Amino acid sequence: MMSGREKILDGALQVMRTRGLARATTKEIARAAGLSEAALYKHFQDKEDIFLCVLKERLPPVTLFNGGIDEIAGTGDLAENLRTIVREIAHFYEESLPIAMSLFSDSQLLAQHRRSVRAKHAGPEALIDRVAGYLRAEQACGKIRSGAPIDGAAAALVGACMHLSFLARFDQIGKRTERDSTYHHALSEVVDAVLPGLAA
Amino acid sequence: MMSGREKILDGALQVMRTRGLARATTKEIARAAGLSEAALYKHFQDKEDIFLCVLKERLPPVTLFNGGIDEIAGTGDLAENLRTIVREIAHFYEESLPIAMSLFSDSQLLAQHRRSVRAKHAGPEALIDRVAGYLRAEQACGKIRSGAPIDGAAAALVGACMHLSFLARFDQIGKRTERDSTYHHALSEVVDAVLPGLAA
DNA sequence: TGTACATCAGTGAACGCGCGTTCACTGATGTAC
DNA sequence: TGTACATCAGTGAACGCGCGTTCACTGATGTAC
Repeated sequence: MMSGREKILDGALQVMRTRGLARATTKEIARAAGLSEAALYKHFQDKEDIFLCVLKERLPPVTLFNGGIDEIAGTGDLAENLRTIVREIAHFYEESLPIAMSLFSDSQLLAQHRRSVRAKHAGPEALIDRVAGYLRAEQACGKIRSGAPIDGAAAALVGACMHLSFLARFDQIGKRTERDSTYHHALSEVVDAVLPGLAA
Repeated sequence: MMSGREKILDGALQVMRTRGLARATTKEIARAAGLSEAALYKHFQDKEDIFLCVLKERLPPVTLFNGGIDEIAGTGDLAENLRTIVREIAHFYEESLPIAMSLFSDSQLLAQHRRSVRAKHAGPEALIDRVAGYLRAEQACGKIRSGAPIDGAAAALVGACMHLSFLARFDQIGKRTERDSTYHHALSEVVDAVLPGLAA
């Protein structure tokens, strides 16, 4: 059986996803959780506390392949690996970007979240760092030439994924349809754009 | 003398920038505009109307170089041109991204804005299209090889600018300091990462 | 020119509603003896 | 085993506050005659 706390976090996440942070009222959250509004305060200090816990415990971690991304280095084809990584990053943003963006509607909540995230020595730049780390590992294997613009390539790959994800959300594309193939094609071409600058 | 309507739009923009969309109440907007709350309703139908008008009339247009970006094609050095363009895109996002992102906190407001923007046959993908258009113009001039991943490169350039802008805002970097040089350096390296895939 | 009226940006005060939060209470479960 | 008490997730109802919005009104400006 699911604990009340879990039900509340799941409910809050669902409301945030469908209605947006601004419409995530205590009433809506309680309804989605199947509990009374008063029950929220048995598990959380206040509404902001609920949001911060959702961000901490329900958003996907920034790990790629459970942190084993560097182990891919040296194996297989560089282009193919990058295509896989890019798909993973896009998937990450599809889940986290809308909520991450909505934090910018409340500077106080954003500041609280930043403090919480920085306390764990984490942050949104971790994704770029991880990709750059992978590229350096491939470089050590001789699959990327020395002097290649590693950081620029990482920023380009991650940034393009974020931007494409942003565009999809702006038009509220939640489901995968024919649009999906053009989406994957766009991601693939981003890899094409960056590869020549890396290749040994 | 500035009209009441202008004062209200400026005030609303200022509050949205400093406190965030969620804290942009009628009271705060009126205070920033130097008018009474009641005065807001002489010029706008309701609060949502104010926001939509701010988005329409106060956010920078997605034009690059006043639309004359294609005229740059064929002149000067491709790398240098791209560095200039990238700086311009980053500047655009610095001004518009925080507000654009905060729209995702209210799915209804986002939908309204999307309708308003689509009615003008505009949208956030226009920036990528414009950069891709420029690259194609350079291609026509022979400075980019045929078959180059134009769309991928455009997505990489624009996406990286957006992402770097996002990172800066996450840490609430509003002012330009030493951070600025690393910021410009990061942008420059994104160009480095994309150039080899384009060069003729 | 003076007078009567229309228009309109603006105000202070009030309105009602929905929000986040608290209160007193219940019922189930665990535990000491 | 039965009894008395503690704990705790949960509820319905109420609370006060701040929000968006409206109201009756004012004062300045324009305009017809």
